[in-house]
Amino acid sequence: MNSRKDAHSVGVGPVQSARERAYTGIRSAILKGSFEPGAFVEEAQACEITGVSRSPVREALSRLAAEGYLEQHPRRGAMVRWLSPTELRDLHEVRLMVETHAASKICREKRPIPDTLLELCEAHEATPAEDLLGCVEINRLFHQALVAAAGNTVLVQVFDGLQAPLSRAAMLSLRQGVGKTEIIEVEHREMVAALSVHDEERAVEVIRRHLALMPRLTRALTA
Amino acid sequence: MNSRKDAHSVGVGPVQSARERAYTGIRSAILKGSFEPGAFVEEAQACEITGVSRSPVREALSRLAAEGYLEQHPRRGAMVRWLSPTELRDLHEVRLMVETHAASKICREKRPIPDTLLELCEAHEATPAEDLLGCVEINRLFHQALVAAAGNTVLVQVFDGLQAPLSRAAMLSLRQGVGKTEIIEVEHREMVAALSVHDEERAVEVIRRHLALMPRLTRALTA
DNA sequence: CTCTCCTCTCTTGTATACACGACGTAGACG
DNA sequence: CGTCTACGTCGTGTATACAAGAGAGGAGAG
Repeated sequence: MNSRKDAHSVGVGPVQSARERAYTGIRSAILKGSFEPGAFVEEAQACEITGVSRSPVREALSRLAAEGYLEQHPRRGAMVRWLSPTELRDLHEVRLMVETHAASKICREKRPIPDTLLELCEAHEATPAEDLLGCVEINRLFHQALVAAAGNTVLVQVFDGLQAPLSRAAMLSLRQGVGKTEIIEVEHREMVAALSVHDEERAVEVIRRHLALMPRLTRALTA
Repeated sequence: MNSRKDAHSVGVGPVQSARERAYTGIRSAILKGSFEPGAFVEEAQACEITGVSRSPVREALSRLAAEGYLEQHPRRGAMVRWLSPTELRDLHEVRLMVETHAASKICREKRPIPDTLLELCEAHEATPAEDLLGCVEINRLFHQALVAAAGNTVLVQVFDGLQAPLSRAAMLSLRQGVGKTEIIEVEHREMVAALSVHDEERAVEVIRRHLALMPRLTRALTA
């Protein structure tokens, strides 16, 4: 009758689908740097890593290609994409455009600032500087929440689309030991302050200054 | 049944892969309105339409979902997405942001205006007003070329990502017989003129005015 | 007569087998 | 000795077979 017991015995986990396992497995392998940029991720190889068959693996590869991690060549396979300096610059430019637009909109439309932003500032403060991965994740969530506060779902989607390649760049730069995450938290608070009083000019200026740091962090790795 | 040889005998036929046939087939079916928004595109059904097996069909469905045509529900299938009035408004807002940014950049960086833009204006003029589909396509190409002229590949990608849902809206509104494509061509020429002399303020103003028309065209269909 | 539960069928999710094309290598010829 | 060609192997592209969950419909009980 109740054949659901197996699912419970495994744990709380909702019996992750094979597709999801393949996606997260391959994705983390790429992020960890298991594959050199320019290398081909072979399907059989991905099957071994993730422990599922080729069907879900292929779907995961397609999805990763759509998200900008891979580049699919017909009859050749899926290649780990390079991030050229040009593309990185373009990414940052678009990101700046998106966040600037979000901040302007929030101020102009007198939108309320979600508590999440302040909470993330505090979380950032509470996180030890050594935990670079944690800092990066909090940083990501902060900017995502900022964009979301503008109340435009499409804008958030665009922003999320930028995150995939940018997160790769962040991971790579982290492994090279680029530090200085203290300034970030200070500037985040400054942004919240400006947004809270709906001071458009100042908010945009802070964001400009804040995001101007980023290209320097990720420049080294593309050279 | 041996359609591969046929493809060769046709000559120009680029021996379309099954995946591509599935993608274009399903996509055009959606665009033609063969599926009601909210309806599920069943895989077997899609197989019959496109004449390929479920493997490429599934990949095509995933891709269409990534592009915003469909919404995949686990264990349920792929549903043709609704375009809510809110989402349509958000789409237009982001689109305006992208094109405004492109125009500003072109002017500020004194970028050359590609000949394509003027050629497309002439092509638009040459196209009879009855050929709404042709006009829409030329319009799309014009705006794409405009964004591309800014020289930021990521920005172009974002713009293309917006096109999928917007083109659906355009198709739907066309079938409802919303006309008036003459104004478009005039304003396009105005935009080219402003961009040619790198008059940022005027270019942005024209784009604002031009794109302000669009939400009205597509509003009716969501009500 | 209605509500609930069970079962049956239909659809998706996953695995695997087969086919075709591409690249690398080895052998032969100039 | 170099180059061109032909064959073999490997990897993706496609098709299909199998498994499992979800929804609809019918039967039984209240």
